[in-house]
Amino acid sequence: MRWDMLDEEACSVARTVSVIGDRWSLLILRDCFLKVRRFEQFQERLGVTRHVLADRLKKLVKTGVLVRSAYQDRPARYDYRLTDKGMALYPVLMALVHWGDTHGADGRARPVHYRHRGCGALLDPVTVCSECREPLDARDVAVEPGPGLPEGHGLLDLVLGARG
Amino acid sequence: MRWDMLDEEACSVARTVSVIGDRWSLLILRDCFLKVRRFEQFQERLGVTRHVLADRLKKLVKTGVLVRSAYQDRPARYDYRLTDKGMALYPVLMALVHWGDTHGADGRARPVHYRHRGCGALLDPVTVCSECREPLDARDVAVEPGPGLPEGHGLLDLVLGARG
DNA sequence: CCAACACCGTTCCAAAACAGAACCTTGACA
DNA sequence: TGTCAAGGTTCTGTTTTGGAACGGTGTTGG
Repeated sequence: MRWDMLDEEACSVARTVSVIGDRWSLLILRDCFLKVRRFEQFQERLGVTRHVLADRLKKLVKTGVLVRSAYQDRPARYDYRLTDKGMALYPVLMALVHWGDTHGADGRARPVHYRHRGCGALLDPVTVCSECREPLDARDVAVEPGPGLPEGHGLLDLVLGARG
Repeated sequence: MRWDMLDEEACSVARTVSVIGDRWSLLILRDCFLKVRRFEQFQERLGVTRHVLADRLKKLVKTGVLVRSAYQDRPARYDYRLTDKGMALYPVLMALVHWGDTHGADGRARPVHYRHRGCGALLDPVTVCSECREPLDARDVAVEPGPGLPEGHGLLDLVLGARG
């Protein structure tokens, strides 16, 4: 399967993955949330080749995750910032960070702490149910076919089979 | 930069990304949470080449996200299941799904609904602060250097610069 | 006995993506 | 005139991938 087919899939993960599902894009986004904005800065921090960086930035702009805007004229210089759509990826990044800290760290201490300005405490991200506010566990969530699931889609069998 | 260097980085995102940060791994994990377990089933559903699928499964087993176990002898047949470490990736997957549903759907209806067994309601995943339980927004979170951040690391400048 | 089948991979080749390095453009500055 | 900085693009050789065929192992059916 080729990647340009993924965004037409009836799967929300596949559509998201077609936008941000390569390694460099995720690392670029991490840096965006740390307020990195310029090509040279991304390049130096990530160690990615300029060719690939240019390609990924172009792709993220095209998909509306970043916006490219001039921060000076003469000579024209551009930077890259998160749009609202890009900002909405914050839970994804925080979930990645948290998993890395708790399951991929091999006992190493956390490189970064996150302080909630609202309550002043150091925080962990917790994913909860929007309705009852209880933390989510895969075993407590049942999948059901939604209105956007095409008839005869292979996913239907899985969804029904996974019931109970 | 090569990918085998990423898991030695002092960045939690980089370490996570070195494990699950390619497109196929994420889609394999999506299917794992839908209770797909067998090689043939992954291959048919994802359309990935068998070569790459074998490679990714091997990698996910090696990193402790999946476990390979025999579900029958004669002939020996193996399946792949999420470990606890793999289950802990649920927030990542739910965040990806939610972003795809709300920002990548182009008005399409959701293919799948998620019902919380605890409260019986259809849910959205919400990422909240572990301390005050308020939903997280990138603008409300300040980054601070943690004990695991090496001295002189480039990230330090960013963390300090991003303060306030 | 032999053929067909199911499952889980491995091997092969051509096409695509990537790393690394050099180069280009615009304009400031000396 | 020369150098520098930012933001890319171009070039070449190596890796990874897609696509398809093949292999191994045991079960089933004739």
